[in-house]
Amino acid sequence: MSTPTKDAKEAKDTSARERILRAAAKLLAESGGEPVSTRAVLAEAGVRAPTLYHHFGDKQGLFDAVVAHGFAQYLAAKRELPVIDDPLDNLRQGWDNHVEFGLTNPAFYVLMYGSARPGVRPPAAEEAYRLLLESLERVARAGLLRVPPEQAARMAIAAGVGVTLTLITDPSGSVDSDLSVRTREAVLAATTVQPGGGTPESSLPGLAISLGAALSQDGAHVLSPGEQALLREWLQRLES
Amino acid sequence: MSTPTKDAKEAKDTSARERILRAAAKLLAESGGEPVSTRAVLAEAGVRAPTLYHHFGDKQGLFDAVVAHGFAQYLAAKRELPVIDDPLDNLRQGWDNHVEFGLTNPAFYVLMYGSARPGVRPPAAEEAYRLLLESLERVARAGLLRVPPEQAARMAIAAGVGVTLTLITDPSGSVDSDLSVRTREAVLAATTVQPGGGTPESSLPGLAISLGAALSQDGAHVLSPGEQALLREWLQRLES
DNA sequence: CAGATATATATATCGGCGCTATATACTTGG
DNA sequence: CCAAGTATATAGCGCCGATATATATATCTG
Repeated sequence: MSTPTKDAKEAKDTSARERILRAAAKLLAESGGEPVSTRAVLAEAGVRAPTLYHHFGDKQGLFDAVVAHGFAQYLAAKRELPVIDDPLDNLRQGWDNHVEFGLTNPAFYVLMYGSARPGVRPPAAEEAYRLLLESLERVARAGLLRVPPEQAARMAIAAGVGVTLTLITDPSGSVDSDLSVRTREAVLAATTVQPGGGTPESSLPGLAISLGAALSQDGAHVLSPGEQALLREWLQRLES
Repeated sequence: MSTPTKDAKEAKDTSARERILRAAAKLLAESGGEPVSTRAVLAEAGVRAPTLYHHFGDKQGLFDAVVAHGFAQYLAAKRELPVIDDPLDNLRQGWDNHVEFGLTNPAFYVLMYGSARPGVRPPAAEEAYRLLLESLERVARAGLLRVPPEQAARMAIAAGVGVTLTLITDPSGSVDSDLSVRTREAVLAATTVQPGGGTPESSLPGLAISLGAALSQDGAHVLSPGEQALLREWLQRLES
């Protein structure tokens, strides 16, 4: 009937497909990494098995759709952000967004990148790769890339995935949150030409990292231990 | 038929525990990433369910044991290799071994690093981390490390895991096999002092000057005015 | 050696899982 | 109004991880 006022079943006005998606996303987010059963999703969505398999084919198809949905939202939010002119800072922002997305949605993220069946990658991961490639081509057009964009993209994806999975697996590493920043800068140093010509790093974070490294290597006898400790704290703040 | 001529049950002379381990390892290697059921392992090992659960507790315990076993073999083989004097080349060899192990035993590897339940890591992964830390401490003793060993270890593990998972997931990337080498060198460049890499700009005074300049350009809003003033004083002292 | 104790394995089964064959309601174009 | 296509429900299959119970085997002790 065209009269949609059927509140007997609570939320019948939303389509079954969408209710299933939402239920799966909710349970996935709450699961804390444990697998989520189709039956739990069915109960949460108030629907029977054939409905799920009619709309999504199988369990993998359902979770692919969930991941794609969440990832699309993440991309949409990302597009809201102010555009950064400097293509390198643009890359940095992309990296940080990627890692933050993984830490905010660990279950999604592990589905996308962790449980690696050989040869198969979720469409959402392909989309992420494509976007990174675009950013890198902009860097290349600015003459700041020193390897082919595909090569830089693969390296950035590999390192970013590794960092994010490591941070998900070992939350204690989140305290050492500059694991992400340090690895990011290492990848940038290896694939891009940093502004300032021959100088390896001239961005503020890069310089902070380099100076901290030089401090570790060279005793810096002109600063007292207390001064060094405070200096390191500030440098760490400048690294992001 | 009381004569214990081995023909009847084929391999009754090996312990049930070992037969289960071998069966699980075999099926896991042949599975191509698909999950392996305990029942298949039981059939392959010629044993009933309670035997498995008596020896390994549960399915996860079994596969933990399998991974630990395979990893121990890998470590044993590694120790057979000639020791490399140069601590940096030693690190390189460790990285390459790690990646090769992952590509040779993708199912093992994904169990160890891929399916990341938050907060839990297989003992084999801990062992790998410990070994890397030892190598890095040797590098530090040679004065070639410019970050704390734990920091370098986390970064190397994260990048190495990311590279290996990427290569497992996308075999086409194996053709571009220097993804591993490039990332390896990027990590080394960021964490170690490369021979001949001491460009004048990366000296401590040079970095102090550059950072002071960058501080003037970029507002550095993460530091209060007082902190900035004190930082400038220290940088000036470091410039000599 | 006899019994006691601990270890190892088997029988039988439970409840949950992913998935589907079949049947029924709901929508829609003619 | 009917026929055809779409969406959902009933019921159940076959596999899974795990276990309660019972039995066999090894080990220890007196």
